[in-house]
Amino acid sequence: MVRERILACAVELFAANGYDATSVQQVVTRAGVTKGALYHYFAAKEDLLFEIYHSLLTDQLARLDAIVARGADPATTLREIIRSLAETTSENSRAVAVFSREASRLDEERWQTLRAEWRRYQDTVRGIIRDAQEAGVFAAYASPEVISWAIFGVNTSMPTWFRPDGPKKAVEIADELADFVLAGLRP
Amino acid sequence: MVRERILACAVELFAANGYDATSVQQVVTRAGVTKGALYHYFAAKEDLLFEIYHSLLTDQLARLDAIVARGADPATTLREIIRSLAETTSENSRAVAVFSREASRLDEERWQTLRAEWRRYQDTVRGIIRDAQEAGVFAAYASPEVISWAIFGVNTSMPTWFRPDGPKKAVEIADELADFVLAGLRP
DNA sequence: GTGTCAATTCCGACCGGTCGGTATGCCAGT
DNA sequence: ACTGGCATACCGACCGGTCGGAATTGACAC
Repeated sequence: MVRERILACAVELFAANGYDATSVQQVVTRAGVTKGALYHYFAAKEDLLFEIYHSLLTDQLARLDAIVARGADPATTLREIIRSLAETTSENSRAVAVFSREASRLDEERWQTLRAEWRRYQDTVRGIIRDAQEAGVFAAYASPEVISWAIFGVNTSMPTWFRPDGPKKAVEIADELADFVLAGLRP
Repeated sequence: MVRERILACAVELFAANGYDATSVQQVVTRAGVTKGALYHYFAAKEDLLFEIYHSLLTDQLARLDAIVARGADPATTLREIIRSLAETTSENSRAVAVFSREASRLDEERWQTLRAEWRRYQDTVRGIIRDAQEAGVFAAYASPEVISWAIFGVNTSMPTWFRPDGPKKAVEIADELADFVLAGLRP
């Protein structure tokens, strides 16, 4: 309970003010505990960042695997992936904002762990696009790398412009993006 | 001369270690001067960030205006804009990385100034897409907002994956992206 | 060419304050 | 009696920024 509250407050503060600009004292004050409690559950401030990233990536990878496991055609699969990204991003917008901004703040070991997870996500998406292109189901105006970066780029930038109370819901944006991407992939 | 050297070193260090994690002392040490010199040219550490952003945005806006002034058809104009973005991003990759990461580190006044410049860039691109969509020259699978974010997203994420010594030059990536985007906009 | 003086450019010691992290111990539950 | 779950008090390091003054430069008179 305390552990979760500390993490939740850390996400909010890191998203609002940045990792370095947020002091451990601010985190524990907002969580209603003291530094003793924080350092009881976490060995270092960096572990807060790591946990935030790790749980986000774990969640996204689980969704991705579930989508791929359904074995639908490439267009449907890609649309589902884009939807899944938009959903997790809109639900965890602060964590995604922290993730895209403070990516290199971790030490080498922790960073490599997360990088491997993120790589798996990338490679899966690219594999789907590449296979479909080679099968002639998708057009190949652009490489899987550039296409995937266009998709990921929209998502990482979402926290800067997406407003949950705005006119468009996350899933609508996702479908717009999917329509556009799939139009660009139509043979 | 000294001023420029300080700025150049600041960009490198901010890109490598982040704004907050970089001390003024590190900047001046790398530049081969002392803190007195830095605070002779800049009123505060924040001004280093502001100058980095401002010169980058000024450059990009000038290129954008030049492209629009040529008055070519929407597809050509959009391709030129994408090329221009990829070029400036690859040439100033560290500055772009800092820009996308430390965007909210400035105080309100300086931030508003830059935000207005960036808004002008966004609105110009969106206007081109919207006008062409309304004229039936571009398809409207997605809104100008989502399409422009796809374009900008690729650029802001470029510093994380683009390697100048890699197999693809920046202009090739730009053309790939332009081909893909224009395919998605074909009526 | 040379001396003069003022402005510009820069030095580096120093300051108040904050930071991440630690040492110690209280206390409720078992 | 012992342990997990915290609070409190504190530390050394370091930070952004200041300040008095030392060099360096440039304009101008002679």
